[in-house]
Amino acid sequence: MQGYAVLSPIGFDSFGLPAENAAIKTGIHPRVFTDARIEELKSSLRRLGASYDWRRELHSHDPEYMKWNQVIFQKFLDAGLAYRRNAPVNWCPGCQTVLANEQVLADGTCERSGDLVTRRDLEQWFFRITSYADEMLEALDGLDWPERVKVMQRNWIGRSEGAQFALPVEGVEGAHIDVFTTRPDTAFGMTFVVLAPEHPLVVAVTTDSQRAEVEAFVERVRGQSDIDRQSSEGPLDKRGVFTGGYAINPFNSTRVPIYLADYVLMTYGTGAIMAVPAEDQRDWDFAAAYGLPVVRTVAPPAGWEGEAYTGDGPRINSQWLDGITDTAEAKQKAIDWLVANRIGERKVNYRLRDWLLSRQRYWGCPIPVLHCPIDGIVKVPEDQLPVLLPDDVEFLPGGDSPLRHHKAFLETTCPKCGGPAQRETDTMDTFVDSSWYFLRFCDPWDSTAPVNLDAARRWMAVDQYIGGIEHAILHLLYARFYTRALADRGLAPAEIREPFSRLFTQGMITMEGSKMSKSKGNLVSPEKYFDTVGADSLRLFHLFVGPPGDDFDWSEQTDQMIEGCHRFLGRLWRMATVSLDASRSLDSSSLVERDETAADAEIDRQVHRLIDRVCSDYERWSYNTAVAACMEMLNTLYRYVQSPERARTLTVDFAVDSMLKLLAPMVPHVTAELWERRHPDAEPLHSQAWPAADPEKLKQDTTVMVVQVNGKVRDKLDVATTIGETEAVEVALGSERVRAALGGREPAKVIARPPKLVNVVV
RNA sequence: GCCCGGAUGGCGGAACAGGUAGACGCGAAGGUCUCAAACACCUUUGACCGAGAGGUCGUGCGGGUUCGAUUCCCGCUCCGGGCACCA
Repeated sequence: MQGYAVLSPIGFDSFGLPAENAAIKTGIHPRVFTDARIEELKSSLRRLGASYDWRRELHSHDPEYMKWNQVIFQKFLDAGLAYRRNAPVNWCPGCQTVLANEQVLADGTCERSGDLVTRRDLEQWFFRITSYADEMLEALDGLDWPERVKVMQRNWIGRSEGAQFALPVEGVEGAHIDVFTTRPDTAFGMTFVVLAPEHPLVVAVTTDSQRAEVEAFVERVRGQSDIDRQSSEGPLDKRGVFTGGYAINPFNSTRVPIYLADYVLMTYGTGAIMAVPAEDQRDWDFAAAYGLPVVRTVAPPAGWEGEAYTGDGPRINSQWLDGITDTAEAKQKAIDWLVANRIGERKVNYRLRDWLLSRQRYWGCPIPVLHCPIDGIVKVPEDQLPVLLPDDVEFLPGGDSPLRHHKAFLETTCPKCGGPAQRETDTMDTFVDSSWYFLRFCDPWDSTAPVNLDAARRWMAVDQYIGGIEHAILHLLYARFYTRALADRGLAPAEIREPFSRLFTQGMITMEGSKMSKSKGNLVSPEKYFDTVGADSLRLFHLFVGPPGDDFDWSEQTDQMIEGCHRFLGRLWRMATVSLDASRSLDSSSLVERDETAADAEIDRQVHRLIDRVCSDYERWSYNTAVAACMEMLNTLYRYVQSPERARTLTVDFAVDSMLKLLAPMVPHVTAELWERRHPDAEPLHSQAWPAADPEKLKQDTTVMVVQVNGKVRDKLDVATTIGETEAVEVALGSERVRAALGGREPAKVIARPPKLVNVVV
């Protein structure tokens, strides 16, 4: 209605575990199950009147989409962005598959099934998302996204700057321990070193007398869940062990004992840390538990009663750093020294790990490679893509992927050597499917490339993206990675680095505080409302119930609120048809042809104010107040039409037609129907120009001025909007009520903010 | 522990720049229409005191700034979310 070309696409992220779990339970093939559910959903969306461009509809389980998914994977493989390695990974026993780090909640459970995730060493596929860590971190600043989402992404990427350097191991020729630290300036205070239990040097540094103890410790840690390992609970003296070995601190050539501790992670940094108890609280605690010495290298301020001190202060016990107070300067000097002596270097570390994308499940997009005993990992030739999922599969109760037992799928020939080879049976994480769909939407018909560059240049980036806060890290991080990775491979426009310019995180409708889901049985079907009060009443309710960013809990009262929305639409209908059909409360005899009276002009001005208000409410996502404003206008119109003076036809017509246009995006069916009845020969409502308020009519001649005495409202007076300060004070002091409130006292001070307010202070 | 967000009538919420707290809707109460009901329409509805006019209190709690604070500042409580041995 405002003349913009808006692309509002729709698609279905149709791979994933729910369909496969249903297959295991009922024996219905996931494709059959999925297609049926999509049809149901589409039917609801259509009845709801959602205005999508259905021509562009995508399904991620569609062979065409799978093909491009696989083509992209292979391009990433060529570029080294996709790789396979053995790594300790998150295994969800409930889902019978591995998970990405992003899919494990803070409490160590699976974000999907809620099962406790365990660690396994497995050969898995990864995307090198870490190679974009820095760019993705820096680009966050330029995004018009909610700050909390940006904060979450920053935390997740977790950049930390420091140094990495090597410590020779005493008595082991050539062996050295690499450590990463953010505080190289405190290295003179290192009194011990801690390795992760999985560290490759553990065996080498362990002395014979400590071997039994170390082995027992390593064994125990291996059996521990990640939650136990990463929780700060438990006595520290049970969480580490002395190896018997020593390393040399290169800064001052001091011998430092080498310990193991369960909380040192092999997956972060180098898997080894230098411990400086004086300037790190964790190291302090560990030192206290094992009776290790503490050497302060930063003098704490006078009166310091704490333990580790991490602030600024003059360096002590640090030879050539002594006396430097500024931490940044000391760090720089320490790093310079490391570099000059070829011991270490400046280093940036990230919390972000590479994205583990392989899944040991059936209902996903197959990873298009095969394993040849001679040629190793070989891509399935592009002309053979997509690799499809076989249909004749049996779903095993345990959830083991049927692909692993499907001979015809499994057995293939190597395109390189012609010998027998095995197909990869892992499928892709469904987050892969949703990481580039927005680029495909620009031209889903292109049969030559996953993304049509011209179309993508025309539409991308997405001006306004809407999604739930649950995607703050998962989907939104992956999509940002994919957009860059595709752009850098020439598969998407090179200049588009960010997929979503603006982000709005909408709230959820919950029931008894939890997300609605079929498995919980707390779904509310829209169908029953379509059949009774109609789609528009339900739509209006959604907009009216509260700010779109807030959650709303569905309760017994909700039906009554929907009824209220339905009532409003009934009132609108009767008002809009008053000259066409008589109703019980309104009829055409209430309308008269006449010259404009003052009352008519006031209604007219109110309509202009309504237009102004609704426009700005739309702009600021305040749909609930836009609806409220329309309700208020309609109430006013009822009083106007029912008044003894009756109503002027032209005035009512302008008011009603304006309201129909303002409400057209919210309640499209009823407004379009009413428009057609009122204007059978005109263009349809949704082709009409959006209403504009006349600035002249927004001007008010008079306004209500509040008069306060000592900050309390004592009177409200009608005054000219142009009233000056002296006149406002004069009028205020002349008020009967104000004089009564003053009770003869003399005003000590009068604050005038004409024309809105005068405050008399005594 | 750290970092965000929030707390307003019986309920969902409004107050967009420090200036009328409670728009709009739900619920509730009363009325008109009707044989009756439903529908519709009208009125009232933050609490307390008062017959009424009117008054006092009131935006999680305690302070502060200001002529004036739901709004700004300080200190808490509770709720929700994120991060949490990341070296």
